[in-house]
Amino acid sequence: MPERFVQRHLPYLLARASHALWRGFEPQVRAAGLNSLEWRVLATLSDSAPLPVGALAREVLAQQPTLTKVLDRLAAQGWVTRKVDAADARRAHVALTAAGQRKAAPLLRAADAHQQALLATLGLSSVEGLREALAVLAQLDDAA
Amino acid sequence: MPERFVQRHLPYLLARASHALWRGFEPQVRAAGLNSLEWRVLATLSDSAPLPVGALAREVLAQQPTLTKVLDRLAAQGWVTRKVDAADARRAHVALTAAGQRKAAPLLRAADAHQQALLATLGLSSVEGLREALAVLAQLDDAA
DNA sequence: CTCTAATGTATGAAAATTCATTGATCTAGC
DNA sequence: GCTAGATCAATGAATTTTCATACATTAGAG
Repeated sequence: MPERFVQRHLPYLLARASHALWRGFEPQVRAAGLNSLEWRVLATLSDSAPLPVGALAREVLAQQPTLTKVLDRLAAQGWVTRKVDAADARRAHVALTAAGQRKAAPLLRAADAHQQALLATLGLSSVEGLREALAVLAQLDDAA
Repeated sequence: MPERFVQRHLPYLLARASHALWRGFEPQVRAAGLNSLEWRVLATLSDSAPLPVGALAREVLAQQPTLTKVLDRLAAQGWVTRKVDAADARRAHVALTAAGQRKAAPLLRAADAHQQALLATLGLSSVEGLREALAVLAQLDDAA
């Protein structure tokens, strides 16, 4: 066990790893003129049914007012639309437009390529273990 | 393999897990009047030799100008100090003050307790595998 | 030495995020 | 039906972060 706190503390290691992976992919996202949250929104909606703002916020790890403003920007670019729920006028379901799909598509392919490289680095077997552990950890949030 | 992108994409899973762990610990940090970056700075310096601003920025996953401003705030509270390097006047080594150590101490204990709970959730064996995988991933950043 | 390039940190304006709150709509109890 | 409380998203001011650049110092070439 490493002695320094930041090296033995699991949440810190996770944050570090997550940050490292992001840094590896960030250039491609930035080149598309997006920041990390905008990218997560497009990626999430790319293969999802339309989501209400609050649910989408949880999916993309953002707070609701933050997401509202990101959606304003993405809508201004014509990449997402809000559609008021027919049965509940408080809810606004967010979906990708066709232009949004086109915007996301090459990044999604690049992300898959990025992941392939990671799998190669880690070794396929250890990846499945990792995936499982991460799923357990991620669910800690749903519980709360 | 899950079908949805956000569920099969490793970087997204990692971000999700990291976020979930943070949410579990965040209340304690907020109660101490700190945000995530300020907490990482205190935690990092708590058992480290004084670090130049740039190196510390990399440690805490922040950009240098961001860290400079966080350090201004922490210094205003009397929790950190900057000491100009004797041999290179461009470098400013940052260290925790005694007050900073006192500020960090209870949070560090809480963080260890938090980690203990995680280990119990995951099972000790799978944690070691996780730790290893995360170390590999984190190093992808150093390389670049 | 001296000049040029490189390095480390700070700064200022712009952009994004956060916090607290508002406005609108729905639900449940009466 | 009607009202009190709950839920969902938007808003505005304040804080924080980012981007680009400036400033100061050091390293290296000639």
